[in-house]
Amino acid sequence: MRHLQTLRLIEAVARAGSIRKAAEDMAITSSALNRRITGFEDEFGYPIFERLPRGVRLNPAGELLIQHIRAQTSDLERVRGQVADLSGERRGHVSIACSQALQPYFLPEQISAYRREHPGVSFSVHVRDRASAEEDLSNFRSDLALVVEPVYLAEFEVLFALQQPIHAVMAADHPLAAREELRLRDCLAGPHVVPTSPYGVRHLLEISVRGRSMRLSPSLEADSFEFMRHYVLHEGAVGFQIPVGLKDGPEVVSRPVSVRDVPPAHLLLGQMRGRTLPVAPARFAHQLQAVLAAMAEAAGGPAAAR
Amino acid sequence: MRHLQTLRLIEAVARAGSIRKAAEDMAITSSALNRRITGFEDEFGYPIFERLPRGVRLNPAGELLIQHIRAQTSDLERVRGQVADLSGERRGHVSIACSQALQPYFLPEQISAYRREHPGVSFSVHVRDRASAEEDLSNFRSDLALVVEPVYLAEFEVLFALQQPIHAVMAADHPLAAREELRLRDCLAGPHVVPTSPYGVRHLLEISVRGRSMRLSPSLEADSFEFMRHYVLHEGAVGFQIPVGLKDGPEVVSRPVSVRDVPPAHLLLGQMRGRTLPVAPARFAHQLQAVLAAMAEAAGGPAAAR
DNA sequence: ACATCCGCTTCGATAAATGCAGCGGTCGGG
DNA sequence: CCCGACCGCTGCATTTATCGAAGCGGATGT
Repeated sequence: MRHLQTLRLIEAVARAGSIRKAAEDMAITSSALNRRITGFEDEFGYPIFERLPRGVRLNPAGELLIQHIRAQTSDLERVRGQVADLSGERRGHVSIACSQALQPYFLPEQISAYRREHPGVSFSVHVRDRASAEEDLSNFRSDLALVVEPVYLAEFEVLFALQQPIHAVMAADHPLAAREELRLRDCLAGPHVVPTSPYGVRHLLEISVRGRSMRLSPSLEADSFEFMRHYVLHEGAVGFQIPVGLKDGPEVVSRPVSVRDVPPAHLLLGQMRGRTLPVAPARFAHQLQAVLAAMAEAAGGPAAAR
Repeated sequence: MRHLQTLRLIEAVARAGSIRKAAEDMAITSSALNRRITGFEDEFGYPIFERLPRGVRLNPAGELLIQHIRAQTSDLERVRGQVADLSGERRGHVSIACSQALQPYFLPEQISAYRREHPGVSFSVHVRDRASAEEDLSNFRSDLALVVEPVYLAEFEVLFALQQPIHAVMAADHPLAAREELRLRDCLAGPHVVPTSPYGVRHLLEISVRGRSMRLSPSLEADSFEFMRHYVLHEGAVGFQIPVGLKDGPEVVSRPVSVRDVPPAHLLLGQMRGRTLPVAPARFAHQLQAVLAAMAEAAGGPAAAR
């Protein structure tokens, strides 16, 4: 879309922090870019960049504007999607930010299921911690977010919520694997591995030990659940994860930790508040809602729909 | 804003129904306009106009697009308004669609009160019946609508609702003027004047007589409340209006009709659903809400806020 | 059959955006 | 303290995109 080339250039400058760098990125000369910026500011009526000795930065007016630019660009994509849809092409793109737990099993399955029905739809997946997933939404980098224990910014609109009890993960021959349900105290008695702090599971564990006579003394902190899942094989350690990210195998098993000890994790599907999603993301969100609802039903627990 | 000139041209073509007419309106040649249209369709990927023998018409894709264009244009205005606001300029524009009842007293007072505080803000007022007021909202022709008994399309988001009993309007020396409260039967016994059918008050009167042993047999139907208000002086006739549009004078007085006979009218302040209003309209809406709430308080009746 | 109105195309003229080179300024390190 | 690096910005020649005038072919209604 050529008519919003200037807007794209503005965004590039905001990202690069200097007109010359942005010019290089966008493959034009800095003089041309500079004139487009100043020209835009003239007709907009207000400057949108602060001029610093080492470059430029958006001023408050520019911040307002860039938000508009992103919304506008993404909305045009939505319109295109709808048009493509009514042209019977059924193509489109879904960009989704998710927590690590969704990465190994859940999302790949869901995406491939969706693509079986709609082969023209492509996906991009961004693994994010709970804070940056929401940032992705408000920057229009992602259409949807599926996250554990989000921080709940005002801009996060919940489409579906599902509670899942924390599970302990251990080697199949671990003594605790014999029990049906575990107490947190038992898990922490031996060596244990926990996620680093930006993650929801860590957050819940911190809450659970606070004010009680227990302490987290992890032999390993990691920012990768995949890594932790393998590590428990080596030290007889116990890890923690939510069921949606787990699948018992011959070597690694999981057991629920009593909800008396650790509150269940909230798995939330959300979008940016007030945004109208393009066709493909909206349909995919709908599929996820149905599947999550079925999971909630199966677990016997009630889940909050939107 | 030059970068969306093409979008404006598209809108002009959609409005004019032919490229040549639109070209004249926009003061360019039809060839240039034609190329912009076809050029846009090329980069958009789909045609947006149907070519008819006598001109062009938007196809479904074009309908989707024009909606986007309107939203986008109005949102850019909102951003400008916000920027102007943070520059301390306090200017802006409010476009409001209203029912006739608001025209003589209420809105002029409210607008002048607002402009005393914000002299930089200008207004446009569109008097509309209840259906076309909502249409104005969804076409972004109006920011706000203040209407009696709206038809309630899905896109109408209620900001404030106020109930007002129907009043009968008559000459000061009319026999019925002696009573505090009137019954509908008495009003309809003599000559009476009623609004034409697109108006809310007419709608309520129709509802009230339906299935009872009463009939509307108006000696005059009119689409102007102003006209009816004057007419009641001449024939000893009775008219109907809601209090917000009335002010008793030496010649004309109004008396409430019992709510046992006629349900109270709903006066609703609304905007287009999901839209973020520019600064000035949002503030003006806030003022109206406060005033309407005070009126509800004074009338003793409860009013539903949003 | 004819005049009318339409969308669309061609072609030379015109206006706008671009690249190049250079100016003046700030900043950080030898 | 000066020098190089980097910045935003500005004339100037050139390329590129856009426009206006005129005309073509088709559909329509009289």
